[in-house]
Amino acid sequence: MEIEDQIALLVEHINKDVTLSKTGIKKLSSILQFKTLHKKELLIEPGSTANTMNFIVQGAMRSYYLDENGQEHTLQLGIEQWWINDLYSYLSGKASRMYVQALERTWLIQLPKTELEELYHHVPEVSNFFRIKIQSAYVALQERVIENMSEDAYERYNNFRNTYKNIEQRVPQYIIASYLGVTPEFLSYLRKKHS
Amino acid sequence: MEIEDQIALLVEHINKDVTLSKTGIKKLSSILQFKTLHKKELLIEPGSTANTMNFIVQGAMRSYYLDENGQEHTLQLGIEQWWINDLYSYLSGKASRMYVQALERTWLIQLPKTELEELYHHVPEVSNFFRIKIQSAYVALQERVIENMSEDAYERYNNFRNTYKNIEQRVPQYIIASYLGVTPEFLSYLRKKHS
DNA sequence: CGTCTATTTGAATGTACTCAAAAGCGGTGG
DNA sequence: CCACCGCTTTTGAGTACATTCAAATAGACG
Repeated sequence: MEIEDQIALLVEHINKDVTLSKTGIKKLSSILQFKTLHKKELLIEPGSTANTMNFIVQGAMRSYYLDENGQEHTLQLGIEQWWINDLYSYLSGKASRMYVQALERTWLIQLPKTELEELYHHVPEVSNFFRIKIQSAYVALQERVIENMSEDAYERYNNFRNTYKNIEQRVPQYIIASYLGVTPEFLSYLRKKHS
Repeated sequence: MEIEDQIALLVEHINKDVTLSKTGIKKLSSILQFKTLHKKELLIEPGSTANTMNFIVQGAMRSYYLDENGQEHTLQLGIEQWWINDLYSYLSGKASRMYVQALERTWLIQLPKTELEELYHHVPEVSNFFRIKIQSAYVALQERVIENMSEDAYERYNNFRNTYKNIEQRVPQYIIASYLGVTPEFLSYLRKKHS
């Protein structure tokens, strides 16, 4: 895909929450970086530090955590027009304990932290935009804590299908299970039972 | 407790993360409000909007959510020198869906959002302080999502005792159960089993 | 002391996990 | 183009973790 078209997608996405001026778009464009990941490639892994914001132009990604028993726990999934990151590492500047991985061949637009924070001073709409995004990340996490406590696995699965409408078909079922916090066997059982 | 002593506690607390100047402290002091809550009194309830940051000077509080089945799910607990809020409502300005309640007679220092955001411009250390606090709130939530997925109830109970060291004795056990996401009966059973 | 609320106990049940094996599916090389 | 390989999903039996409901006991507070 042409760079121009990729930028247009990002701008359109940002304009859903704030209003960028012509010069704002220009300044924003000047800090963008473009990256392609092949299937299964890692963007972030334990020990590395997240120093960009990452917008998915095309493809699918996830962030996940590996527990002491070697089990994967998927925290976030994303496709076109979603942001993906380890926000903890990005915000704190500390090393990540998570993996962020491409599930398909994926095209990203990256916004390096240093340049982005500099840009905030000149284009406050961008600053507002990310404040809003970080707030919704917080809210989404809180929803998830509540969901995990008040709903059983099948209800959570339905919520998932709602929140991640178009993503379900593109992601292996064992990853969905690891997002829901159940075993792949049990998710398979649930799907059969309710079909 | 004297107002002066209360302010001193708050300043000491903030100075753990940033360094306040003399004039910074003065400006901060000028926006503070003081509130007392009796046991079981609600600071925030569904429909209301959180428009202050709340520092616990003395006492104990919790935030909780009521699900469709009428079950309580405790999201946060706090005692002296902790902050308590519905951050979702505070940050978004939208109506809360949660309760924030005093578990004992409690003395709060409140920082009204409007004045606080104005203060950010004049005392950037305060702005930094809250950025750090909101980041740790995000991190704590993320930890909790991971914990809920990768640990059984007894492990979560031990984590709880660690994180909330001095709080355990002051809070009824059914509230701890509602924080862990188990029934009071099952928590009672676990405690006996491992004693 | 009595009342109200919180905690414990126990039996029956349900939800989810483990382990093992079979079936399905997609990509690759011959 | 088909056969095979590796990975994902399904199936099933046995088990463990956690809930529900009911009742007994313990604690707190006026």
